[in-house]
Amino acid sequence: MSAAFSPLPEASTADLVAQRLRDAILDGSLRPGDRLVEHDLAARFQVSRGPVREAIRLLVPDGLVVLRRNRGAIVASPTFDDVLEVYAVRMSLGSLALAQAVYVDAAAHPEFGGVLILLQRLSDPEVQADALLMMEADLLFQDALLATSGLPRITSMLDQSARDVAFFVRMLGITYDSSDHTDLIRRHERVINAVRECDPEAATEAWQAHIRHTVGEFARRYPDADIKGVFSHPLTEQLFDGPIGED
Amino acid sequence: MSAAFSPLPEASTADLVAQRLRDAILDGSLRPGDRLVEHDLAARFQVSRGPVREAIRLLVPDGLVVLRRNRGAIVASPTFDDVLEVYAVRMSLGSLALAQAVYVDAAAHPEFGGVLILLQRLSDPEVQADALLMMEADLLFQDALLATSGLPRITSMLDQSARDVAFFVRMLGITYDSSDHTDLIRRHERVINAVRECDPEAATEAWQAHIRHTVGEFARRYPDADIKGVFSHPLTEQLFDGPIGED
DNA sequence: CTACGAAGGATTGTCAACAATCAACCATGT
DNA sequence: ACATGGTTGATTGTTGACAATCCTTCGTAG
Repeated sequence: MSAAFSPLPEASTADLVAQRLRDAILDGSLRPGDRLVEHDLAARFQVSRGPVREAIRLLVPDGLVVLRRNRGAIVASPTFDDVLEVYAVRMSLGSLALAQAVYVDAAAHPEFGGVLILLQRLSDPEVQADALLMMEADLLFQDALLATSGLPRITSMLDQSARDVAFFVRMLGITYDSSDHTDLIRRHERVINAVRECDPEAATEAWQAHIRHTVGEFARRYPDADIKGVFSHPLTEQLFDGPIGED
Repeated sequence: MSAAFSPLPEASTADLVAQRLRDAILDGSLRPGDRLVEHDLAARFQVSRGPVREAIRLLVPDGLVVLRRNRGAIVASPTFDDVLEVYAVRMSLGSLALAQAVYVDAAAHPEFGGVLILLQRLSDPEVQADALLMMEADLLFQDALLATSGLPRITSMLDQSARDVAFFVRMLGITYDSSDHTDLIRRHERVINAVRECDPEAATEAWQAHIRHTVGEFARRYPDADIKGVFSHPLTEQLFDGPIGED
């Protein structure tokens, strides 16, 4: 039973349009606040307004666009508060997933090999050269690891939060350029090893440390001066109850 | 500035249809596995297929219906595993929200009065008489309290999980008939008091105890015999690391 | 009897035209 | 100058019809 016999994606027109729009938003072709006019998009994609309309609505739960009654859709404008909140969710639900992963013996999970492959990808110099590629590979690995928990709902929420992170990072112009890639990998290995050794406390601990580190990196690199105001946000204290940016 | 000047709901046709479908699913008119045929629904609601189609898609992220490509939508069929997972999310994110609520001084929150009113509603004999009404009032109170955290994303996720709970409870035929309503209120008061006294540890502790209790109630009342298999689920141990059904 | 293949009906996917709504603009009066 | 009221162009909301797809049933061959 090879993985070549996958479930056949075969997306609908609306899905295809939604994916195009996603790409356009994420690569900067569409900027926050830009209007999404159904008629214009339909003309561009050479389809009718129906699928375009449906595609736009598909992006709403993803947090990519905001819908205003009778006034069309615009590309969402995330703030740094959103970043903090998403990372808080990620820390919280991720801990849950990892604790569960340990219980179900994730190391014996059929897809655990794939997780290790994704981790190796982070060592690829070609990947490391591109900051965006690196971020995607990183999030992909994290999601794969968390998915070994076998909790479909929580996994999908974590996947969504990863997409949120990717979106925010691009939109806010945050450089996800870790100063030391081997450090990132070391933190990931710490999590994986804890899962392998069936030590839930160590796994969640390592995971939370990783999130704190990542948020700390963001905090240091965030170019906007408003960051001072944002960082008086109480949630920040929860994410930073260790020294900022340290492990 | 009265609350009478609210933001004007004035929902679109699709929203109205979606709400009707939601009600129909939740009150049992539509049962899990039932097909949602666009043409038929359009005829019933006296609208065209467009809004109906849109309404159906609105219910997908809510987890109420499942969409199969080119084969229409059916009402979702949740399992007890889903219940456990949703409660795990609720415990985890709820703790986060409460900790944050304490930091932002929820007791001074402008809407904290509304929370107390919702709590009082649980003492209303008329509400207590109807198990479904009681559950709705209970979840409404919980969400209002958690919303004082001022975290919009996490709050909306918790709202969604509350709707999930309501859906699952009805679908699985779980009786949400607490043997002792004063006990429920006492647990809630414990959470509220901890928030009032700005004690994050006590607040999250009380919250988690409440969730554990609720899951324990479910476990005892769940009529299906498959519960034994489900409760070997590792996640259960996390939700039950106290004595089952006790505080 | 089973496997394969071809109608047929039912249902979703897509489309282009019509109706309703909105923001902007201009005019008018105070 | 400011506020009010009407007009207009642009855009979304809605509709019914057409095309594509799927499931069922029936028929046929092995």
